Amino acid sequence: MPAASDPGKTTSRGKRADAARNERALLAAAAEVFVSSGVDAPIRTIAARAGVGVGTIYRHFPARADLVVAVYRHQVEACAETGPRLLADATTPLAALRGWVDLFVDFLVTKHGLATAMQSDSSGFDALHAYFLDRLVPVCEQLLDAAVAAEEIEPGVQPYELMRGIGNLCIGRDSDPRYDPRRLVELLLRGLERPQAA
Amino acid sequence: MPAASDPGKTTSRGKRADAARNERALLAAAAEVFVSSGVDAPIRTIAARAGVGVGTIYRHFPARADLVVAVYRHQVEACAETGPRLLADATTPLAALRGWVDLFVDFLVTKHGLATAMQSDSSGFDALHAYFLDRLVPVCEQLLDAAVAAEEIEPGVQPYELMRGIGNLCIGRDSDPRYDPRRLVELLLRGLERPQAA
DNA sequence: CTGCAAGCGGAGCCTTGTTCCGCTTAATAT
DNA sequence: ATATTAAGCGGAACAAGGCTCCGCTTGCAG
Repeated sequence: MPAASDPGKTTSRGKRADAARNERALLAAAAEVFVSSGVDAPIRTIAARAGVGVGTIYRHFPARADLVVAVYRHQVEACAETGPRLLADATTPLAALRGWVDLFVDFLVTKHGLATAMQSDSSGFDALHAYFLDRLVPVCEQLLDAAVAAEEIEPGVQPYELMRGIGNLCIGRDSDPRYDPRRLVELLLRGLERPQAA
Repeated sequence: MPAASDPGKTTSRGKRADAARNERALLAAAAEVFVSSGVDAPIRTIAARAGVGVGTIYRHFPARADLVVAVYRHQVEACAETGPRLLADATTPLAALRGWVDLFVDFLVTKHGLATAMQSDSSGFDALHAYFLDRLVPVCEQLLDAAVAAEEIEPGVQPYELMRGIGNLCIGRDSDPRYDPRRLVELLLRGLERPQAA
């Protein structure tokens, strides 16, 4: 009987060796496929790339979102952790907020289809929405509160709403030169600013 | 041989009587189904509701977008025509722009899945994107230009980009109380405003 | 009334998601 | 080393939806 120690860590703890190997192969395959075909690539494609059957993919990652989250967890974590650091380092809370939002937007626009998937209410992807927002909304809130306290922006904007708005602005056909999410996010942030009494 | 007069008007000109009847039935059925199941409802559902075969639907509306456009054409037209009228009636160009954007947002949020479909790069819907934008971007441009001329907003914002941004903000799971597209669009518009030298 | 092209329907093929179950094999006990 | 066994595996199979194709039906002109 397997040892079954340390239950439920991030990944393959207490799994059989072959299971752990497959999980790693799947993660690697998914990362590659996501880059080339977007996060909504067919499951079979990922399974084939990893050299496993589709059953295996569903056993390790029951919902699509589980796989996506597993692939991007590190980056989301990094983004979340950078929030407070920016707040400490930047000259003003608003500058920190801007910097952090830039980070988030960069992350989204470089992940083909991620922003779309995050809003998709189709089965499988809803957990994605939940994960991203659970992890990032508190960080956003902290930055927002600080900027409000510094009287740089108007109070009343909800972090959840802002995050979703930014995410939505990042949805789009790939690299249409006429549409740059960054410019619109910048506009949105400017709308947040308090008409300063300079 | 049929008369073949008046080629290619909006709808069933010069068609056989049964063909015209089917086209009308399809339009009506689609309108109903779009309301209850969204614009991405299965084709078969619409065909069934109209009492025709799927072949018939594809003959009349080769791409999904053709059907959607046909259903909403009147409303889009109305929205487009209201732009100049608002500009003439409103107290300021910016007020007109706001009013018009409100109209557009109302239109989008009440059409389950339309905003999403408009950005979808999946086959079938791309013509939707094209139609909406072709029709509405010039109107938006007119309003934008007027507001710039009145020095109410900063120059440099592209109408295409603005329209897409607004459309994107309207994407969302249905009626999440935590997310109101209107508030974010308002924020975006505020970001457009020139820091007035009041 | 007749001929025929316009129009029709839906069977059928393809892609993709998801489940299910008999077989394989890693890990342990002896 | 061998036996035991449950964890894990693969992929056949089913469901749903998009789209096409072709033999049949029918409105309409002559």
